[in-house]
Amino acid sequence: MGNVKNREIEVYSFIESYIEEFGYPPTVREICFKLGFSSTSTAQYYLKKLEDAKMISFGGSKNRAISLTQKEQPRMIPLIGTVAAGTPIFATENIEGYYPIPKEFDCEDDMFMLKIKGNSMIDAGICNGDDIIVRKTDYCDDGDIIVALVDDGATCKRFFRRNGKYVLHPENETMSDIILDSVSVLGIVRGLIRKIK
Amino acid sequence: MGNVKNREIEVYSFIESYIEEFGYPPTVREICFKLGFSSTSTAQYYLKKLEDAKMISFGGSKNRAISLTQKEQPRMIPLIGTVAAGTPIFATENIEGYYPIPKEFDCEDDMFMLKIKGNSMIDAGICNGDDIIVRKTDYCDDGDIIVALVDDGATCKRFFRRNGKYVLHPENETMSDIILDSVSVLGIVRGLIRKIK
DNA sequence: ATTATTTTAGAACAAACGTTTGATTTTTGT
DNA sequence: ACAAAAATCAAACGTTTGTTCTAAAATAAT
Repeated sequence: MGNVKNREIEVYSFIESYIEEFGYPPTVREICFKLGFSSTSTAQYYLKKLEDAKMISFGGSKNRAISLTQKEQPRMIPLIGTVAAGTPIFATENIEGYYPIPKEFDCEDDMFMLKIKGNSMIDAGICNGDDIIVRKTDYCDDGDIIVALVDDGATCKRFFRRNGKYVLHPENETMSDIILDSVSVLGIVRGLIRKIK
Repeated sequence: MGNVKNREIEVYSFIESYIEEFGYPPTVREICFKLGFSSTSTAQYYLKKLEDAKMISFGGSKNRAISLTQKEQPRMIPLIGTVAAGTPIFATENIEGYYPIPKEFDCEDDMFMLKIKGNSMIDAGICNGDDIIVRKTDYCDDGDIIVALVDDGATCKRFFRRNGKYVLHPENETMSDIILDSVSVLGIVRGLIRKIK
């Protein structure tokens, strides 16, 4: 937090925990009560300071309308179960649930998760049961780990172009490359989440 | 959603997206305006239905005090940087940030994350740079992947007891076991998050 | 000690808001 | 076509609430 003093932090923390508890922000008078102010203008005084510090925004005579500026909740992205041929990836019937991912993935509305079945990418540290985080895209570069639609299912492989053909390379010594004339790319793998045990 | 009809879902969705946008819930009259109601009691009518369906809670004559019952935000757990010897794991100076994890990890206040350095667990699919998700505990079973405090740092290894001693086993053919008379266990690895590229 | 600066109080106002009561319209089931 | 149920409207009431203005303490600076 920037240049904010003790009492300001107390006010901010109260607002934060109030929202956590009730799901909506406190009123000016509730702040007064909790902080021991006997005047609403004292609370207003701190609200203005917190707004100057860009920690909250409020005002406009709207009731109970304090919002925490820095509070961005993590993005939820869909876990895709089976990818039914013909339906768009994000079709409701394909979605098994929503999961949060850290903001480091700088996610737009173009990411999804997919559960890995099999050990074809085990040498890349992608194991059976892992949930991969995928950014939807048509285009990918040589060496990208991608999700492609082959036959009737989605598969995760490393991608290469070779001699005008497309190579889907499993990162597993015991398996051999899939070579195709055309490939339908669902997206590029940007990460994964694993639950152990 | 249970037995809720179209218009009820419209009202609920508006409340949901309003909170998403502004950080606080709408007023009854704002609901009216958006849904095209010309009477506040119509909005009230739907609010009562949504409350009966246990989807929201509201009332008590409090202004702008609608809360979404089912909305549980994902838990944020701390990423531990360096574990300074002597300080408790969760000491503020050890924490580099907070990250969301899915509720499947049924997380209490006893989990943290740790960034993996090195390739000692690569055959277990845990790679350099991965963030492992750890449940804090003193006790662990044979075969658990754990985080232990050795020398002056935290290390991730597979744990065994053998001949009254403790074995920290790297999952990497090129490395050898660490055998100790006593071991300081920080926690058991329950998962990991990887960011690719 | 005196002067700024910061923090808190008091009171009053106007607007925003949730609630209630009762009626009216629309839709549904038979 | 009729009755029952669901959905909507209208208006009024009493609070709750944010804002404002002025002043008084408390604290820090000189």
